[in-house]
Amino acid sequence: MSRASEKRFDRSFFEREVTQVAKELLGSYLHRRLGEVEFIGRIVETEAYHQSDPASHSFRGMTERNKIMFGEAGFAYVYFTYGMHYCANVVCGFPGSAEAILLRALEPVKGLGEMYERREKAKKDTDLLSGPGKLCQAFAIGKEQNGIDLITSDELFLTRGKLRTDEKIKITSRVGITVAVEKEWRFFIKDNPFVSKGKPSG
DNA sequence: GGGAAGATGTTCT
DNA sequence: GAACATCTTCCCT
Repeated sequence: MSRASEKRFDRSFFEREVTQVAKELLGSYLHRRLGEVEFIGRIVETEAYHQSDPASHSFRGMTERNKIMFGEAGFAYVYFTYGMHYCANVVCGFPGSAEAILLRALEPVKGLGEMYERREKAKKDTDLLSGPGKLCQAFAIGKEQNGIDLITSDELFLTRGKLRTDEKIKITSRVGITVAVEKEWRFFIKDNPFVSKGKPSG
């Protein structure tokens, strides 16, 4: 615990409509502490998931895997997919509502050297965090981090940040899903080079 | 530079 | 046994 509760979010920030939170999360910072090392990334791309949404893990009800989503807002929901990738989510809404925001891409801010060590494949800064699986690898986020409270933890937490005046929010349909593709619940910063290349950004 | 397909393990039906 | 909120590699232009 260092520096006076700096710019952490209140839990109530996440106890709102998930699409609204997903949009306002753009420009904020994700911090990861691994012993001496600290990673910081600026959130540039998010996706909202809702219980009434067939593309969401919570759509079919609570299971052992997704029970974090049904809990209190502000917690991290980390899951494993495609046999080799983790994805990091932030739980939203009130307990029982099962809403979450998938962090799709970050802009590297601090700890770039360590990120390159963890991601040997990365050649450019834009390769480090431009995708949900990538950012988890670079930040060393895995199932150990599932269920961390992002409001109070010093290991993994969020702080407030703002968009620059020249940055615009772009809204499109989501990436990598096969149902409910018509819902436009993906939010990212327009023209930011660190956004993942899921779809044309129009 | 861009599109297509393979890799790989956990979870749910 | 099938599906999966993905990344990387390979091959083509």
